[in-house]
Amino acid sequence: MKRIENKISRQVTFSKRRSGLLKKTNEISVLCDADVALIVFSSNGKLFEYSTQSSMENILERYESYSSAERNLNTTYKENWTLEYPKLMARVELLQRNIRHFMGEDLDAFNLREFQGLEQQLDTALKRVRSRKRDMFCKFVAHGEALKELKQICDS
Amino acid sequence: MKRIENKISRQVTFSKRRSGLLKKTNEISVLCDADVALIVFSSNGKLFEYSTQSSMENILERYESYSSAERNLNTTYKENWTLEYPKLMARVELLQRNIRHFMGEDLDAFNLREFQGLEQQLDTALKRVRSRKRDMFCKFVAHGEALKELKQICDS
DNA sequence: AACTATTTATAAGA
DNA sequence: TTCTTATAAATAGTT
Repeated sequence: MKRIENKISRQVTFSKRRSGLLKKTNEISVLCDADVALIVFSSNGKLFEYSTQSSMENILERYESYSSAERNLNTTYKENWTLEYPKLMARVELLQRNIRHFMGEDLDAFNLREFQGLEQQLDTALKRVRSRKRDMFCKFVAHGEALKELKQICDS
Repeated sequence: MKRIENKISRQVTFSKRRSGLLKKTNEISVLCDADVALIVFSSNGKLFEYSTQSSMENILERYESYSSAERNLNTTYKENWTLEYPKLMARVELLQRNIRHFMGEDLDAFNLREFQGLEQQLDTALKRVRSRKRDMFCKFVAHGEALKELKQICDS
């Protein structure tokens, strides 16, 4: 599959598929009770957007809060240096807020959906940590090492 | 068209339609040379996202600049902030490392004790979040509000 | 996850 | 852009 080279048919296809995509987006949100945001820029640079009952703003905000932690991690050192001071400051505050949420604090402004999302993130993390701990355990046991440390953990 | 009440078939439909939607999203972007961003939160609060070659950040940024004219920030702050800048950078990196740990990532250097500590922190946080979520339910019930939302959470 | 009957999307032409 | 229609694709229901 590749770009339609003929400009006219590309525009026609875009128009048709855009309405199809919007329809599908609406359907999944209604049938499956999902929150969806769709942003489309045509090759001419025109913006089309769709979002479910929660406004676009809400969904993007939710997206930020859900994934900002992950996205912040992908920002390289070099990129950070190019940020201007207030932006860096804002990043620090965002990261701090993220951490408070990960600690189960500062949740007053959360709605049910946000609680649900955070719960799932924490649950996933906890499973990972427990799995890693178990791995380390087994490795130690296999080598007959660190028995003291092992004992401490078992006691606690 | 309305919400599928049966939880199982709602999840199955969600899964099927989600992949269909992603496919369509990808197709329109390739065929018609469009920039598309799709954000989906399932009713259980899980995030799915898709974006074309331009990253999600790029598209959201482009969206922001389209939808809000307030792009003008003060540029008069550029006075002697360079002194504090490295400190702030160090802080950002520390916070990022913390967040990775909270997400159950970047744990290679952890020893058993550190695993134990993190596990406990996550466990505490998870309990808090679940408790807060429960509180919010009860408040809704007391007010006879948001029954639909309540029901979907109870289902999941 | 796989099958299939049915519905739906869409490309091409007008 | 909208309409038509033949064909291709998506999906609901089922196993």
